[in-house]
Amino acid sequence: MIDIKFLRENPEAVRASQRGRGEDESIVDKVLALDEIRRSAINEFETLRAEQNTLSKTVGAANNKDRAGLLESAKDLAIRVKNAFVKRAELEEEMKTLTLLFSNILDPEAPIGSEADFKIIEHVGTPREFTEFAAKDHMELGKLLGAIDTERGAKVSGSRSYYLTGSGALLEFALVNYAISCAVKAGFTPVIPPVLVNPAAMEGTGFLGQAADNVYQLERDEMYLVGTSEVPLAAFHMDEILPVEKLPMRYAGFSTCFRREAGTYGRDTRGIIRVHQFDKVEMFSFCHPDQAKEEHKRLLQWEKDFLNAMEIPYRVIDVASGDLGSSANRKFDIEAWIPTQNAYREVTSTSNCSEFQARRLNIRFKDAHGTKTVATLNGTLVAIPRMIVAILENHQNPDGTVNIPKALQSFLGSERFELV
RNA sequence: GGUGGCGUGUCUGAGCGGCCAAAAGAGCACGCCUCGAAAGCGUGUGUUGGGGAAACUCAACCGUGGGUUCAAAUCCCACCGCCACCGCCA
Repeated sequence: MIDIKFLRENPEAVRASQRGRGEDESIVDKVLALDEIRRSAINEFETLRAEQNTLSKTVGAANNKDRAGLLESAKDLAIRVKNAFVKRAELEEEMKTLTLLFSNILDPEAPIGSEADFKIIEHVGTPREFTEFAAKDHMELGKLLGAIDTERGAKVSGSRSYYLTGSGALLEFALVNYAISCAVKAGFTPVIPPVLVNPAAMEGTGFLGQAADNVYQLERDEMYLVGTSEVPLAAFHMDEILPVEKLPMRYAGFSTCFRREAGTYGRDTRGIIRVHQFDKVEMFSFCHPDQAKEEHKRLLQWEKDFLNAMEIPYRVIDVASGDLGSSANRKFDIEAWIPTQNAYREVTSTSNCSEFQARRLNIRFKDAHGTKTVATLNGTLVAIPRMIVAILENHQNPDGTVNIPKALQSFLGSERFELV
């Protein structure tokens, strides 16, 4: 959704953004034209309504003798008011439909282009060379350690399903505990949110637009399973006015995430890189729009801190405009080195949604200049399966055992995962 | 799942067709009083959108959406939510 006032005042900026995203530029003019008509319809309705309010009072105060004549014209006016009301409602509706088509206005610094046109911001750490022995992939290691069971996962729940068992399950708990302890230290409020949400929450966060295919829907109950705790965290303050002195308000949500992964049949079929269900610790921040850019950098830094603590080589990319999703005006992904794929693969991601999401969810703050929309940002602290993949593959030994990163050792009470 | 009750401003709570943006109290802000404070007294105190330099003014909003009416917080219908009791389950 776009802010009409902003569009009226900055049509060129909006056009440029649409162009950068490869989206329809002509809707800018459509909206502007419709806005004119809409505004005059509002005006007409309000004028008639004012007339009616006055007349109604007159009718109420009139004695029986005058009343009959007054009622005649009042009835006539009521019909005109009704018509104006309907017309206005239709135009408002049409306007809303149109404004919802807009994606967030791009950050001018975001690279323009499609998925492949990302910009690499930095590399951290050096990918390990496997010269002494051939690296095993996480599936093989998961079997040797009794950590991951995809065969039984498939038996019970179909493809892209898995069990974490033994050291795999323990590793998840350790990762979550470590992540939450970091988040709490950084001032986040830890949250365990609902993963079952209503249409308003889903729609408000922007997941029923172009991402709708990826969402599990429970039709019988008109509910959705969230693909990320970003949804319930963003909707937490839906329809609220936040105290400006408390911004930024930061939450760290732990939840299960559900993804249909429709249309990805050929991709990442082996292992647990792409699965229908996983757990994740997500950072979410409500902040002043003027601080959103700095907040975005902070979220990225916390993500990097986590990867550093896991002792995994990675790179940070500035995601290109065509791959941003409709809510983000800029997005940084962290990609961990995955030895057996000889590639960097996305493990965490942080988006600046500026006021886009908050506008739909009606989340505002009040300061001396009035009531304004807050900015929202989100970032992954840790998505369990992909982090497990990265840890197993990067820290493996020739015999299939896996060294545990120092940061997790106290949570696991051990320095390495042994074979079963 | 059944029955009954209820959703009003920051909060408590009145209003149950027109004079209601909505009594009263609490809270909050400012002022008086005081050496200072409390108490007391006085004044003010919703949101959104439009017009205006401003004083101000117009419209909308009493859970949400429809309906009846010249006129709806108030009547009718549907939905959502909350509370209580019963049943069922853990």
